[in-house]
Amino acid sequence: MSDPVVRARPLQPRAIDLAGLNEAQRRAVEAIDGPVLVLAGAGTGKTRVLTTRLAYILATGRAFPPEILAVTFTNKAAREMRERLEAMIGRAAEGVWLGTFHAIASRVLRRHAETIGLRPSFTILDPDDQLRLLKQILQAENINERQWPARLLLAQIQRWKDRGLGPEKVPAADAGHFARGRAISLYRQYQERLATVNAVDFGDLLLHNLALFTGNPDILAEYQRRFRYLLVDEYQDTNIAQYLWLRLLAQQRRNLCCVGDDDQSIYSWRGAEIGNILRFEKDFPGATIARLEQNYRSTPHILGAAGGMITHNRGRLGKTLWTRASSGDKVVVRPVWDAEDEARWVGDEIEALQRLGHALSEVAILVRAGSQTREFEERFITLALPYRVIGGPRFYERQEIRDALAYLRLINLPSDDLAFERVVNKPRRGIGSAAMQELHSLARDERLPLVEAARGMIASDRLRPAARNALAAFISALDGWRGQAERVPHTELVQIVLDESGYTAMWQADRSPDAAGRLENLKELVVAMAEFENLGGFLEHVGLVMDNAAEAGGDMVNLMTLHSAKGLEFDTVFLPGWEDGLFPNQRAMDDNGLSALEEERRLAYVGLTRARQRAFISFAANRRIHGQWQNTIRSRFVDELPLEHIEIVAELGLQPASGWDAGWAQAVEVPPDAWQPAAAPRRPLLLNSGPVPRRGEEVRKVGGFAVGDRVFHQKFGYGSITAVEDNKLAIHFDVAGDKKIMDAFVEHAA
DNA sequence: AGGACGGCGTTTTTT
DNA sequence: ACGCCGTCCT
Repeated sequence: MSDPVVRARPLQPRAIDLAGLNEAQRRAVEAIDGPVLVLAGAGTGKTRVLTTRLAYILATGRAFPPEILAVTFTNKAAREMRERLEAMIGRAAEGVWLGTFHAIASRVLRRHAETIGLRPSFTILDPDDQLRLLKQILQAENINERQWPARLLLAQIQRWKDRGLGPEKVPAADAGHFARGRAISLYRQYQERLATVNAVDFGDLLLHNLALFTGNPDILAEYQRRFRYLLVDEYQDTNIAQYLWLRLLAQQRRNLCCVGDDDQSIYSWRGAEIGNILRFEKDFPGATIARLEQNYRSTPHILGAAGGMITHNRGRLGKTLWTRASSGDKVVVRPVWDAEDEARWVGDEIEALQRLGHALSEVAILVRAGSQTREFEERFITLALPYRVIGGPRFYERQEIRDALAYLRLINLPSDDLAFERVVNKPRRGIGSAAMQELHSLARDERLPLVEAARGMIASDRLRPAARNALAAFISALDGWRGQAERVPHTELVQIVLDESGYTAMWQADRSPDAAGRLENLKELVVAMAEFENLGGFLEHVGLVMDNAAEAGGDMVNLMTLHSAKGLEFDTVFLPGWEDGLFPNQRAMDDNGLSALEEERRLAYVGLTRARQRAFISFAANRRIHGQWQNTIRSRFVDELPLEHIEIVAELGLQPASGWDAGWAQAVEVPPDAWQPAAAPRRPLLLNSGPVPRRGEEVRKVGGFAVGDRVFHQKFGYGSITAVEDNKLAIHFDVAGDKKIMDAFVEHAA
């Protein structure tokens, strides 16, 4: 990978205007040299500071673009930063090393792959491949996968990698219980297997970087010299490996600027070390600390509620957010009977907002656990309220996409054994486990990639004729595609491959309801590929970018977990399920005690601070957990909300008899029949706007439904009407098959 | 080679 | 209660 040549006359960015920044922001931008920690509270203009700072460094001529390293966690964050940077200084930003930890680490690794025993063409494994590899190792070691599941071992290995520990560095005392202490040796074998197939997993990208730098001082020195300035986003999310990596790179020049918020550290369970940010001043003595506390997002009540709650955490660096915004509504706290009741209430509130002209896309429901979304989905379907669930399986994680990618990988790089294994019998070609075992043993004996071993196998008579012929056909098809890869554009190649391999036909023949969706996704893949020049470029991209395909678009209510809401903001936020056990989550606390409780509290803080105008918190008296009904008590977080910032809107009879302290006794009690959605009565606007029909009525008004009409349903998608009986429709959905649906729940397809 | 059955796990997720 | 995965049986 070549760097952009440093031009003799670099594009000069125009002067950067710092006048629009507040005092603290400006300090964060102007403190260029030496270590800097920017403590950026929620909604305090963090991204703005980051990008302005970067532009400022360039504009003041302190460094050329290729001398700046800016790292983020997600591709989305990197993309946003690049966009804002370009908006600010245009092409003058070209050549900055801006990307995710993993993308940057991968770039470094490809340059020096040989130094640590890899070829530059190494593949990056997806979690599926990792698991498959581990299963093979467990099998070979005669370890019962029932007793010792591979995914447990994988989790353990990942935790070691998060801490920067290769198999040789894991202390024997850390071996744990897995397979009676054999985990370290299994880890070693896993790394060996990866090396032989020239592959790395995500954790390795960082781990190999560390090995590269510590084992080759000259290479480390090159990067230390190159990167004059380092910027890190979301520093509270870094794990130990990332911390060590940054420390190595920054050691020489010490121009490391980390931006983060200890109050928003919610990823300890995947290796993030809140200690990294808490320790910053110790790690980098003499550091400048800039606290961004002026909030530009939320109302004082929302900030007051969130701020009051988070003070219950110990070991914070301590920030108090404030705003110039005027008061707004208090945070609504709502006891409900059960999840169904909760969903009904949320739905009513949203409809009230909708009638007042609020956009649905500005409403979010943030849940602790994915399973909570179901009640809301069901309610919204009944109300015909459009919604989207964010954070489902990502595009490149879908089975059919990974299968297609495996075909492409195999064409691109015949020695990609993992890809070979994935598709050799998909669709079924009669190459079963017996044949594969033979193939594996030949490959191992002869130290050949599976494709080559297969050629030998075809020439021999080690296989049954049927299997041998099937294998021969597969190999010759592969050869054919590889030949075509050089002649036809890659977008065309996929289609040929999917067609000729029988892969498309496999899904076409599939009767299950999601088969049509999978075929759609495959078409989507072709579109995605068109954005790249060639197959190699595309595969490099998907190795690292497991992005969700367009999640935006359409005026819909957003439904997601608190974790995936981090970094987002909405006018209106609903926070359901604030019950002890669910939130704070009992499992988390079982695993991690007090520190888990604090992390749960930070999660609550993240949730509240997503709201610009309105926040609604609810908790149910009863909830079904794993099919069992449980009586629940409200979350302690509810009681930590300062009373002056909340308004309790309870139906009579929903207050638990005990535990209702003095503050709660003041709860506004509204008799059930006088009960109204809280948002509605406060808005006189509604009186002038006249009656607004409900969605169902609108639809009905448009005209009745007739057999043959094309319709759309919120959950089942598009379909055609096969029968009409009063207001009941029989519909054959393209994807979901035949259903009987009330006409109010579908609309005519556009 | 494909379907039926039983057992297990069931917080959060990016790269 | 439910869905997914692996195994076993046909």
